[in-house]
This record gives sequence, C-alpha cells and structure tokens, in this order.
Amino acid sequence: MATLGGLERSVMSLLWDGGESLSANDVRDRLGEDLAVTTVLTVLSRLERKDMVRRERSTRPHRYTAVASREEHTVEMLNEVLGTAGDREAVLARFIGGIPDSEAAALRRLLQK
Amino acid sequence: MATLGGLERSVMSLLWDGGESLSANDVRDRLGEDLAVTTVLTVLSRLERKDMVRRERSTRPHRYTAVASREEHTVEMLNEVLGTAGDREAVLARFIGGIPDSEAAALRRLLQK
DNA sequence: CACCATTACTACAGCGTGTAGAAATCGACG
DNA sequence: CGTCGATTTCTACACGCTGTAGTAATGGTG
Repeated sequence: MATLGGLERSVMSLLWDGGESLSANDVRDRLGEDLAVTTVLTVLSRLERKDMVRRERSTRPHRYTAVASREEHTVEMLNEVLGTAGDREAVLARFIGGIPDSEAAALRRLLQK
Repeated sequence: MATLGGLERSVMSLLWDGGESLSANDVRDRLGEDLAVTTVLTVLSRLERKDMVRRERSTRPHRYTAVASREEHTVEMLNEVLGTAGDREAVLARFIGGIPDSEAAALRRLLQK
C-alpha cells in the first residue's frame, strides 16, 4: 500500500542512506531543492502516518528515522507484488529466467545453505 | 509505472483470467457492479494508454485483450521494485529468507537446471 | 515573561481514478 | 440511401493523494 510520491521518496532515501535520525531542517538542507521547512515537515508527517518513519517527539527538534531499512522495505514491496500474483511459482520461475547469471549464482548459493 | 486503481485492476483481472478478448459490454457484465458501459470504456481506454491492454478496432464491438499475462506483468512489477532497491542481492537474500520451504525448493529446482 | 525556533494546522493546485452523460459514429435493415 | 440502435468518443466532475507553503500555536531559554 505504500505508494510514495517523488518528494516522499527522496526523503526516505535520505533517511535510509543517512543511516541515522534527522531533523526536519537536516532533511531540508540535504535535499538540494530549496523547500520550505514546513513542506518537509508535512512530508515527514505523512510518512509517519504511512508507518514509513518514526518520530522522536521528546527532543526539541524532533528527529525522524526510517522504520524499515531500504532493503526491508523493498522486500515488503516484493511480497506485496507477489501477493497479487495468482500463481506465485509461475511468477518466480519467469523471474529467475530473466535475471543475470551472477545473481542466479548468488541465489543458488543462498538457497543451498 | 503501472499503478492501477481498483477498478482498473478488476478489469485487468477479467482480461487475464478470461483468457480471451472481451468487449466493453462483456467486461461490464462480468464485473458484478452495475456500472455504465461508458465507465468501462473509459477504464479500458486508460488501460490502453498505459499499454496494459490492446484494442481490436476493426471489429464493431471493439475487443480488448491484455498485452501481457498476469505473470508477465507481475514479473515486470518485481523488476521495477528491484530497480529501486539499491543492493539487489541484499534484497534477494532477505527475500528468500522469508519464503516458505516449498517455494525455496521450487526455486532451487529452477536454478539447478 | 518574551522571543525565536520549531511544530501543527489549514489551504490550495494539480494529477490520477471512478463515474457517467451527451454527442458523434457506424453498420445493418428496410 | 436514410434511419435507428448499438457502440464509441468527448467532456465533466468529485474525490483522494502529493507537493507546496503560509499562518497560527507551542515550547524552551534567557
């Protein structure tokens, strides 16, 4: 269900890559785009509502962190997509048919264990 | 790119499951929801614009077919999601860590060959 | 308590989707 | 060939989501 808009996605990227918690001002500064802080705050609130972001309210500039890592989130998306799949195995078969050999090898390794 | 709304998705489901081409009236009849044909036509046109549906214009009730099978489409979605992943292999690792054993086995088989 | 930084609330435009009426079109039948 | 009914196109509008920000409230610090 978590369809993000462009700005929302940019903000999530910062939180994911930055590693740690950021204030609204931090976020605004790191986005190159010269936005009002209120804009960033709005976006952060919406991301909080979508459970993508957790907010530390006890500090004065509130600090925001991503609820899940980028990889965790991506896996969630994958599962969401697969949930609509009908025949999961058919999809996976087709999927691995199209991935580069290096990744196929990596998968084989991961599955062997 | 292909984010579908609820009705759009229902229509695609019909086209996918029905197997063959349907007219707008066919679609309207199969949706339980008592919609105007024009509504269905609008949705079909939008799906055509999104390249989800092909339309046979030469017959009088135009006939509509899904451009890709449900599985093909799902694979496209998967790749789209993976495209935003950052570290694809990390995501895949996490992903296969969470799938049921039966599917893991199936994957192993598929990768072996 | 007053002031500045921060946050909350409110607003609005633009776009996608669901929904459908009115107008145009097309083929068949007389 | 003209008419009529079915089909398609065009136009419209409401609603929700996103980007964007102003204004009002709030909270700590001197």
